[in-house]
Amino acid sequence: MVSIKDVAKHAGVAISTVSKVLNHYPNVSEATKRKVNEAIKELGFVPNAVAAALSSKRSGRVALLINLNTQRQAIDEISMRYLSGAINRAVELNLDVITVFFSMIRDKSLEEIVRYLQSQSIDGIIIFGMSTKDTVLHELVESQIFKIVLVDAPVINESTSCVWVDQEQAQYDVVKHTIQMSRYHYKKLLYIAGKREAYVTENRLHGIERVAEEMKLELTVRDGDFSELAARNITLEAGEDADIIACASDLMAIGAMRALIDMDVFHPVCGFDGITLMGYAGMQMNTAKQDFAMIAARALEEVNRLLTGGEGEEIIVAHTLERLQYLDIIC
Amino acid sequence: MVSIKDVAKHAGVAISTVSKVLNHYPNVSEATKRKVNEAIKELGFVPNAVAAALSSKRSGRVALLINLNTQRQAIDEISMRYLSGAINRAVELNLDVITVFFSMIRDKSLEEIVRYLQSQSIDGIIIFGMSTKDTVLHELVESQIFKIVLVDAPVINESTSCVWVDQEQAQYDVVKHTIQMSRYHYKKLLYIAGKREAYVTENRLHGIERVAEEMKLELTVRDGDFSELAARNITLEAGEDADIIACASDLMAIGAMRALIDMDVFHPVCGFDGITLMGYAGMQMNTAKQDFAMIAARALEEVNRLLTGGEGEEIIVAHTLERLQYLDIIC
DNA sequence: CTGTTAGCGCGTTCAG
DNA sequence: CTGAACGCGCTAACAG
Repeated sequence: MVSIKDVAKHAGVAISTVSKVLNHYPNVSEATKRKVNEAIKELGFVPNAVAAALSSKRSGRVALLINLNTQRQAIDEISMRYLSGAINRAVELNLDVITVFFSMIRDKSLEEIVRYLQSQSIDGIIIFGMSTKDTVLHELVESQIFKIVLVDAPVINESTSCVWVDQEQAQYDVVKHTIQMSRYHYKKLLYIAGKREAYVTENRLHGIERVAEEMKLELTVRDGDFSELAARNITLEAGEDADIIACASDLMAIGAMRALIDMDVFHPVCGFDGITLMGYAGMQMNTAKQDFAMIAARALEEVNRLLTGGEGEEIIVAHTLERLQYLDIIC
Repeated sequence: MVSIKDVAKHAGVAISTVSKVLNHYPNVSEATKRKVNEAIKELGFVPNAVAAALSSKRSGRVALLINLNTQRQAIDEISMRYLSGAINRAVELNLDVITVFFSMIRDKSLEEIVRYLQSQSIDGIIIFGMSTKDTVLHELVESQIFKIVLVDAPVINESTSCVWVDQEQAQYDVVKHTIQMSRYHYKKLLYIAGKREAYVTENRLHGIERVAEEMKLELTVRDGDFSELAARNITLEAGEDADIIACASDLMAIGAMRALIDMDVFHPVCGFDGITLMGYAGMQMNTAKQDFAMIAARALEEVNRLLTGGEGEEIIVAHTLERLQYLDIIC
């Protein structure tokens, strides 16, 4: 392995000088900078990230903490898009990422988690889908030991940012749009909400309430728990009585729609997320699409900003309205 | 941060002694070993993986090289299962993993890739879905600079293992099973094959040929390229003439089945992979299911074996036959 | 502006 | 069986 020492020798300068040009220090003359860069190119030198991390105490390593929910199976898609969005941006920002699943740190104390992360020289974390019930994660955020970006959870402090789409507006938009697409005059709206401990749930509820009020709809809210099966059962039980069904996730929307099909009644259904799966389910419905890869990329930029001295802030990203069909997907 | 030095002081021994018990060296007395372990527990010491890697030149870091194919969208599921299977086993084996997408190393020379990996102190690699056309990756394998495990590619050498399911047998099984489930006497079998550059394609073809011969079927092979759309078009064109259609992937099977539905004809279709998506597609068909998470976990064990001195070998894992329905999935 | 020096936290001889 | 000493590749004061 060619090291910084070789480069120094080859360029006829001191080791520290090489280090300085590598890290873009200001006080290096153009001449030596050029000499060093040539040597680097000639030797094909690539700085050893591990050594740099050890030496500088600042690693540029960030952990992607993701809640891989094995119960909601099809949700693989969302996790994967988060991951690929984050990882791709990471190479652009020259950060290292490691992926950690919630399952690995569940049942661990704050101390254990902190030490694990520190043993990995991690100084930034992105947490995807933290809920109000994840108390240890909240402690982690409050401890401010790491720079943290929360996706879909609205907590902020000096070293914590959050990024998410405007859930309230998105939920409002998709329902309103669904209603306006039809000329029929709807009266009863059944809303199948997500898990109560999810931060997004509350926000989406506000969106639903706003649209119901504005359009003079009789609103019924049921807890679907983000579960497809629960949504299905709720629909079997209360779906006939509604004119339109809105769901807090695409998966629940699929469950609801399947139930309607079994009941042989038709009501418009709308979802939330915009997963590709929807196109395969063979059903037409509106959804509020979130660009998961983009959100993750944005989160990475944000953690990078925090790592370079920025303060925590809230970042809202845009959603779009979608209506996917099978042929749209494969073509 | 509590370091090995603190532990040594706390236990009243030398630093190197602590290091020895950490790395399970033989020549440490039980008494001091106990003392040290107590100190470790009391201080909550976790060894710094970065420093250890730097010092020992052996990092225990493995790169997960995955071919995230953005064209075949729904394939997210497969990648995610590979990833989670690998990452979960990694923590058990005390290895660090980093995820690298093919897209990051495409257009790079062997040298550049090697240096990148070395700059990350990586010494083991798992490559998911290398094809015959990935020449740089082949060079990487042949260079034997790293310990490599290939998933779904049958290359072996002293420092390279491969793990995959018996594609030939799986393809044989699923088709045979599909035929035997029905009493109808099939004559014409249309097989929609995968990308020719994929190693699995050839193997699956052998399976198809074997079953065709054995059951006296007239076999037509068309290249579907693992593309849903291509499978759809092939079926639209040649599907009516066949009695049964076998596809080299679930996605293609969905494409074929959708085409049949549009054509308003019915022929049994069978797929390959066993992705959950199938259950949502609202179609009943057999498939050869691969347990991606298990395969990835197995690959990680194998790379660990290689890293600890083992020699390359071939590992065949089992497949199962599945027939998923929507309700099976959500219940 | 450049070079010297002292670590970062740990693994590893090699004396004792 | 134990401990002092050196070095992994690099960064960061501090001198010059």
